[in-house]
Amino acid sequence: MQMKVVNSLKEHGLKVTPQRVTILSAIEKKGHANIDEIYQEAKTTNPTMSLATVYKNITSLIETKLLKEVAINNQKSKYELSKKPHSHLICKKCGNLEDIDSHNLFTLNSDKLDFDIEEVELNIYGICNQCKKSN
Amino acid sequence: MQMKVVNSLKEHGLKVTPQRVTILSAIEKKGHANIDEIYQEAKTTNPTMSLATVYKNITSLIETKLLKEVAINNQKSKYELSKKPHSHLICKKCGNLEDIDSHNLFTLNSDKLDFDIEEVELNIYGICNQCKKSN
DNA sequence: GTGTCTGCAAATTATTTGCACGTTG
DNA sequence: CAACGTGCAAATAATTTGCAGACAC
Repeated sequence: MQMKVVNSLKEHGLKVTPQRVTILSAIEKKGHANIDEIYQEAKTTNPTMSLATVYKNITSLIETKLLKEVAINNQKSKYELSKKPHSHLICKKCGNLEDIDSHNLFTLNSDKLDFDIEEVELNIYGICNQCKKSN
Repeated sequence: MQMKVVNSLKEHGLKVTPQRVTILSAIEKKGHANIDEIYQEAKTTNPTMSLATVYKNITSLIETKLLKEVAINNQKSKYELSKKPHSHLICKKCGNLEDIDSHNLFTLNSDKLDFDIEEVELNIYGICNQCKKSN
């Protein structure tokens, strides 16, 4: 079994089940995947895996911060293993998503990226001042 | 009728129907809203408005670039009128979304924002090199 | 052994579609 | 009047839930 994935589950206080290991391995293999891609990939390893299990686990893996959701315009959300902060290059034609080191972004010029940038979106998540007060 | 909205529809080559005007006005009023919020708001003006019409129009308004989708982790997508590039402050507690001028972001210090930043996400949409080749 | 997890099936919610009729330009 | 848009109802897709049995620890 994937030792890395097993340890990761333990560290985050989740029971180590074959389904969880399979789901995490599937995401690790694919880099980024939506629910259905995870399900399809996971089934190749564990054919009895149910879609409901994928949904339930994605939820708890996100709650424990083992996974991160990436909501994307015009596509279903993809999921990735939590890793150091980075940005995404998202192809508007094929929908492919690729990680990019945000730091490099400003030292590289955009023409060196081999990607025609159409739109840049910076989303900042946190707690607004209303919510800070009402606690 | 909202002259601004009517002109906007004409400029983008869409027929001006009361439903479209109502939908755009609803979004303008709310700033950002998801499908259901748009539907609810629109019904107050036009009680016979159907949800299917909202869906169909959101699609065509996005295709003609009159609207922009904002996909958000852990929420349904919101929609906003196209305007100059900007970023979003998204509260992880109440889900509220607020525009922020990206340019200001780097001159203001984060403590002046009155928003506790937890996560910053830069998504870059465009055309990847595979798609550029295969055209 | 106990609490958590899984798979299944059913329920719910979200989105899309086909079609008859109405409206826009 | 031709093309397009609308509302309705039905179809499809996406997600959630309840529950009985299985498994992790």
